[in-house]
Amino acid sequence: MKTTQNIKVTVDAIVFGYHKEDGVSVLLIKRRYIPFKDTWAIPGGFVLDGESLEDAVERELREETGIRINYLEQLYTFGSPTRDPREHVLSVAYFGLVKSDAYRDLRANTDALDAKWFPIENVPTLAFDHSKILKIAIERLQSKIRYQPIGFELLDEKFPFSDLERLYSTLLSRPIDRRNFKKKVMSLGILEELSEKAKTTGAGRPGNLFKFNKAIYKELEKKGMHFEL
Amino acid sequence: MKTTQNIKVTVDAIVFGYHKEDGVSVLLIKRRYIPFKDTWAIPGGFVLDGESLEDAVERELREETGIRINYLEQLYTFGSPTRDPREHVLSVAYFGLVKSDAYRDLRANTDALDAKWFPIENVPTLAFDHSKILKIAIERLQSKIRYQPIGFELLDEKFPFSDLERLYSTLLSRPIDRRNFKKKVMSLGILEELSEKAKTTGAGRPGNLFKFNKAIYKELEKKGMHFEL
DNA sequence: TTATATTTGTGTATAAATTACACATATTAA
DNA sequence: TTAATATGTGTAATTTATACACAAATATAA
Repeated sequence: MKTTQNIKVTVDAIVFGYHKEDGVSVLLIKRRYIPFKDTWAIPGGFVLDGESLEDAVERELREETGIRINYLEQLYTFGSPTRDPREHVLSVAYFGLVKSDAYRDLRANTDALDAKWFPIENVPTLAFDHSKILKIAIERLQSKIRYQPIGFELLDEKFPFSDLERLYSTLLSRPIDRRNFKKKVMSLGILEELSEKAKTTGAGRPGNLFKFNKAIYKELEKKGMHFEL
Repeated sequence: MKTTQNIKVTVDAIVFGYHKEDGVSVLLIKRRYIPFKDTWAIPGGFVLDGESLEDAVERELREETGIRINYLEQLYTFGSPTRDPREHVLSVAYFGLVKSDAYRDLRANTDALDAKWFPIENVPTLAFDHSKILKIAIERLQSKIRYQPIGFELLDEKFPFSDLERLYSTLLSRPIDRRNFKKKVMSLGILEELSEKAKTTGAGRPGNLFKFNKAIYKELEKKGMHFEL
């Protein structure tokens, strides 16, 4: 092949987690090398020759943060030739979600690593064009949660209904009518109500636990069902 | 930078056009070099050092097809290391639309070039993973036309209402109730009804011409309006 | 020139979906 | 034991979506 092209390819992963108290957070790492040494950044790195993009994302996340990712999709490719001050570096950005328990694990041993969760309303200035990438990722999360059942990927396997309600109300930043929301979600037929009750945390009546049934969702989707909240 | 990465970056453009009789068509070129010499393929090529992805797309389209593109957005990035038989080549695919008059121009001097429109129900086997890319692009078109006003980018500047109706009914492959569809579209408030009438082509009552008002759409969008058809 | 075929233009009644709204129940904390 | 807090539940009013048929304007054929 006659081209003498010299463009480097990287992947970056915007990973979101959710916690009742912290709200939606994004996983960032502190850079160890120049440029932008000691600045917070989205985890990622160079793709290896012969490596797929998804493999590269998972490898980099493992190396830099140790997180177990639960959902991954491609977000957007950033190709401006000046986005890296050194040379022409293209970044294929991915969008990932982790379940609540994986979120808590990393939250526990903060300080130990240079990987840390930041609530999305409170993110420091980021390296490269990462603030822009994060903004696009947040918009994607906010819009996609309305027409794809990805919200469940942020909760625990079993969750009280109020967790789901709080997640939606937080992400869409508007109040939600409990009765109407539950009616709508349950009418989709993709949530199982378990007989267990949530362990109480503080005052208030404990709620029943629910579980997202992905198999049923896939079935209904094939039959043309349209998820929308 | 210490990496010795050797991955090449290309862009590909899936360009759709629309014509009352042909339906939705995609622009393909016949390859002049190996591999896949003389096979139909999606237009595209290598990004130059220091060139942005959008510039690369527009340059390649100009060089290979001469088409004037009307709407362009990034579709997806294909990074499987085996998608090109020679080496690791990543492709950032874009999705483009041309207005009906540009469609007709190219349609007129077919045979002259090795660029040609193919109705999407009747596309030959394509080079590389281009059939897969095209499939994804068609799905994007079909879904996006429902929640973004991109259908107008495929029609002429001024169009009779029936053109819009036919476009939607074709793309969604289901019949549309004329009265209800018109009621819904007009209620969005983004279409101007002109005093002109369409030139008749064959029998039938000539319809009034309409025009999509993008400025008003942008205004309404800012105020939180939600396009959906 | 007249009749026929073709396409556009229009409104109303019915059904379905969305919204607004308040009080009883189960638990913890005081 | 009482107060505070969170969950669980149904109905009426409003809005939105759907189903449906005939008159008007043109081209074409008789």
